[in-house]
Amino acid sequence: MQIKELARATGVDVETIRYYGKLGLLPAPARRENGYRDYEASHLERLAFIRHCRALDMPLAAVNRLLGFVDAPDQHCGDVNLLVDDQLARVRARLKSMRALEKQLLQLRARCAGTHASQHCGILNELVAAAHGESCACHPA
Amino acid sequence: MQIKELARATGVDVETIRYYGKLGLLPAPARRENGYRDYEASHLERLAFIRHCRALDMPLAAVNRLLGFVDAPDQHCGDVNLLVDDQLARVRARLKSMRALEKQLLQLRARCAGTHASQHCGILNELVAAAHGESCACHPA
DNA sequence: GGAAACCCTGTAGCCGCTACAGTGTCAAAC
DNA sequence: GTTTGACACTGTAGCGGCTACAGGGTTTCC
Repeated sequence: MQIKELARATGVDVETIRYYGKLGLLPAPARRENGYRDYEASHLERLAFIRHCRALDMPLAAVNRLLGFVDAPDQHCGDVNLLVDDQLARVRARLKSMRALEKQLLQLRARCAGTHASQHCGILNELVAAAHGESCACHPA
Repeated sequence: MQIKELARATGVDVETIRYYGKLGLLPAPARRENGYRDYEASHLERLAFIRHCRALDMPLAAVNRLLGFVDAPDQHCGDVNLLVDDQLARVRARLKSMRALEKQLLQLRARCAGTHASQHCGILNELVAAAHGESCACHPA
């Protein structure tokens, strides 16, 4: 299987596949006479696994460790739970800050409706006031 | 004002201040005889402005354009609204995907409670199954 | 035999910092 | 007067996860 076929089959960019190879996430495939990479079904599976983990936004380092467990089926899986818990914690932390951010931006946005000269723009004035340490719509005291 | 004082006054790292200077977000300060940067109150204000925008997670390029409006108070502020709207859209898009992610991770996490050998770990099996294209707890069909 | 589409390697860029290395300056303590 | 420590400077490299080249070779089709 040429790299492009693997790319099409998985929806992963060719360059990204080579990148995973360079990082060692994807084992080095056989090479044809002309030097072209020749992937097997096992590569397709592994790549799909990687992408599924990435869809869950796991860092590649975590994916790599998960792959270690896939490769060593007799090993204890305790760390697998930890990896997922870590990821969950990261996602929740980001959720929290994103929610706060949305609220702040909404309040800021409400400050300016039409278009005026910048000096009368509620948004800019708000941001400048905030820079002076005053309490602002987006970061109330 | 030496760079460290500015850093303390704003809570911004010294290296970050120099970095903003290099990018042109912060105008080049005067230099003392020994070559040390000598910041003014105006720098402090501007830096606080930048950090407030960054707290709203705006990219530095957007912050730079906002600074342009601050510097040109007679200009129309229509683009200010656009910048804030853009940011809001970005934050909402991320919120959406983070919420989906949290759900997926929770469902995945529920698959494995104790510690077993990896080959019987519900999480790993789920991820592998997903890699085969089967419907999975975290990405139901 | 020439164009298009594929393949290769290697390097640089994106973002917003962060962390050095290597050097210079200054103030206070001994 | 010298030593210590904290500060300053420049410049470069690293993080993550790609993405986008440049500069070359190969294969396929007309």
